Amino acid sequence: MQAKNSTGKQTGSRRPAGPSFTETGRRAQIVAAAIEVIAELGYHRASFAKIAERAGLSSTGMISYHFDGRDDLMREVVTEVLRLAEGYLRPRIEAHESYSARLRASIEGNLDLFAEYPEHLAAITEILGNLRGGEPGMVAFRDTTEAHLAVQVEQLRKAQRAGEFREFDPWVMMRAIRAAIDDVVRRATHDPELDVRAAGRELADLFERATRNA
Amino acid sequence: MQAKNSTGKQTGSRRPAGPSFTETGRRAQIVAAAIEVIAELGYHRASFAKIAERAGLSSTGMISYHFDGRDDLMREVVTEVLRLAEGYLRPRIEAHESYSARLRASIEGNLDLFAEYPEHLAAITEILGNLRGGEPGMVAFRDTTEAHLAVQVEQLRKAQRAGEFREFDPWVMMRAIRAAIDDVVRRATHDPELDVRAAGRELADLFERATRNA
Amino acid sequence: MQAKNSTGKQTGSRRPAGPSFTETGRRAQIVAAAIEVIAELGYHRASFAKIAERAGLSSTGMISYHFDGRDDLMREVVTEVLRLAEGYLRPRIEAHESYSARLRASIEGNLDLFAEYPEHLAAITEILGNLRGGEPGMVAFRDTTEAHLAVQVEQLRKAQRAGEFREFDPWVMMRAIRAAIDDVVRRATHDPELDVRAAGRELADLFERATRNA
Amino acid sequence: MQAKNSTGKQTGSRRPAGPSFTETGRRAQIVAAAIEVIAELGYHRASFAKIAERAGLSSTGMISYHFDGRDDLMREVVTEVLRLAEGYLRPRIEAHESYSARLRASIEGNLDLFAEYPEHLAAITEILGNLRGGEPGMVAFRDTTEAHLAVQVEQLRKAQRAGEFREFDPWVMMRAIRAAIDDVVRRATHDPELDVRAAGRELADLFERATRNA
DNA sequence: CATGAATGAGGTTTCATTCAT
DNA sequence: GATGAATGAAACCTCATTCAT
Repeated sequence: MQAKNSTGKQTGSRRPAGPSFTETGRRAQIVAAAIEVIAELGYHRASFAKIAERAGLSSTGMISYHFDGRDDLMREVVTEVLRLAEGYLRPRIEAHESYSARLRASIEGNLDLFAEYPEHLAAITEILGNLRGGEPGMVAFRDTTEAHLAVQVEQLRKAQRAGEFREFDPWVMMRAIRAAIDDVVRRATHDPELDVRAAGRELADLFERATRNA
Repeated sequence: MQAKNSTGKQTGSRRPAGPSFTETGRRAQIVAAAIEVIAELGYHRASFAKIAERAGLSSTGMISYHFDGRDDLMREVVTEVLRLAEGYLRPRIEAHESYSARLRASIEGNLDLFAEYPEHLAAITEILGNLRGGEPGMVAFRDTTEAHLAVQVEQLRKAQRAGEFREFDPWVMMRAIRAAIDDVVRRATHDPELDVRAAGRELADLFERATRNA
Repeated sequence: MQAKNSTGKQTGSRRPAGPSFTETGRRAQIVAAAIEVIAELGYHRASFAKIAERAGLSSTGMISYHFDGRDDLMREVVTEVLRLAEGYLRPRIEAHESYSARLRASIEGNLDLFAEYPEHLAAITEILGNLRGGEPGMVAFRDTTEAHLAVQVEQLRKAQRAGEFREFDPWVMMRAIRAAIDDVVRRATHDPELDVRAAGRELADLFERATRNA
Repeated sequence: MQAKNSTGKQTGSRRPAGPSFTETGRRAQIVAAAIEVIAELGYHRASFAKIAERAGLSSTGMISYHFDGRDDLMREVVTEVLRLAEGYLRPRIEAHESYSARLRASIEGNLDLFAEYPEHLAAITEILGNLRGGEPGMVAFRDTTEAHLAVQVEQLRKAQRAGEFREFDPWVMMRAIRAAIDDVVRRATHDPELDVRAAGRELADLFERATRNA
């Protein structure tokens, strides 16, 4: 009835266990508040107190009631944002045939998504950017992120084998793409002037030149 | 002569005012310890207590005595690292004539520098990556960083005017380069397996293709 | 009809008032769970949350509903254990004629009882051992325990008057016996190696020598 | 420079490490306050807040500053009381030759000590009585207590070999003695009427009859 | 300069209780 | 009866800062 985290320590929110994809209202509300606060103040300044206040809760105890600690809440935030991003990006990417068009759709799509949900992307960027190696309970979680990247790396490899992309280290390329996108997100979060869609087009151009075979 | 920290509270170190480039031994020692701790634990976990411990100081009071708060210490850390980086990179870059060779020297040089001073680069990456907009006292500081970038952006522009580089938004390009390098630094800090010099060559290739005119 | 808990605050369970010996199923279930948890974790660590979990209840509210607070639950636990102990020990003691045989039966019986119901005895030992003077609502309760002891003290006195036991302070003797038994219980609870029946025989021998007249 | 507790977790009071037997003034003062509060309220109710208040400190942070957590403070309390008890009891016990006289001196001495330092004995009884198996950091500590007992058990054994004491399980005997003394302490702590010295003489008589060979 | 002590704020977590459904 | 949600207090701990010595 109680969850154990990766250290085996009994932590246990009193909340009845249930599938994480059917969020109760309160949980979803707390996650939403967390996203706002993280986007605004950053990962480390997003305390339970601030999140509770944003969520209209009278005490931080309520968050501990619904989540098995900070890490659990952060996991939920990332899960939520990944769900949103997947739903948004997948159709936009799959609408294209060529690998190069898909790469462009992916880059521009990410920044279009940011333009529509700036706080969601800011939050996930904050969380993943502050994730460290040693934190138990977040390890399996970082693996998830890694797996996401691996899928895209595989796409790059396929494009190379198909002769559409030239030779390069697909991991380095993928990381560079990801880093460039995240950098725009980070910057745009604090600079409303920045035209993220234009930046997206520029980045798409940049990486098209860096990858194409011709 | 007295700074205000991020809380707006008047704090004022009792340290005799003086030019920042004549570091006393203690200050330098604290900055060195801070670099180690930040590299190891990250920006937010690098508390005065941990830094004092690393520096062999028996109390955190010494740090407050020498620095006008956390921000001031962080500024000093960045200043120190920038000084080191400048001395290391400038000759390596200026050894080349063509803009493309200089760009390559810059990228590979950064990662060579990391290979030699991993903690210094890890620390500055941590600090700048966690810099937020609202913090007074860090604003002028962010401007400094921005100015550094601007210099390099100007180089890109010159290369474009010289016809050596093609058309692209030099700011976006420069940020993408910086983000890619920092990403390698971040990752390598927690993964000793990663071959940073190889990654440097890959990134140099990548951005050469993205910038060259031909 | 409503009790006051130790804070003096009016709390009042909504449970229909009734004689305590006709336990509803739920109450008995909660008491049983409490016994397990107290035996395992100790008096103070036995929170409503842990007890509810053990009882298969989804919320601690149920416990507050059935009991007028923690003290009330604890009272019920002790009452339950005393009932069990009485049923187990009385026949074993009354099977003997001589006072010395009865004393031995009492000591050994207690530890036999522990061997059969380790959690029950561990729980009552924990509760009574952590009972403090000041707690209103537990005062009458401590008196009950005291009365139990007084009955046994009276037996010692009778044995003395009958010339079977020698002169000694019967209260001190009775307390020493009780303390020795409880000590074995406490230790055995956390050390499964300990042979409680052997310890029971040793204690019976010890106190026989200490009490007999010859 | 920082201590590690038994779990290897970095806990670290900022206080400079030093030999525990030369207490600084504040540490000793906190220990004294802790003894008072534990004696009065019991182990679990003795919160840092109450101890700080008693010690005239404005915040609990000060206690965390001087001690590596609650366990560390409790360890120090026990160490202090053991030191006091040793100084008080050793000469009184060693003043006697025969084992039986020494046993009597030990029992009566413990209760004389209680009469003079009621809070000290109440505190140690509370702490040791609430010590559980699972608590890391207190394990080595329980071993210390066990070692203390073992020394006394060895004395019992010697007396048996010398023919002065009869046959019995010395561990069971020693525990019964200890339990009886502690019971008097516990009771007397909340009942000022109780004549502990008289109880001491009674217990000494009791265990003399239980141990002597004749 | 340096130290150790002190402070007060803020962090997460657990607790028993209450309440609407 | 039973549940899940909410509350506010209290717990321990860490932090950056200040200050007397």
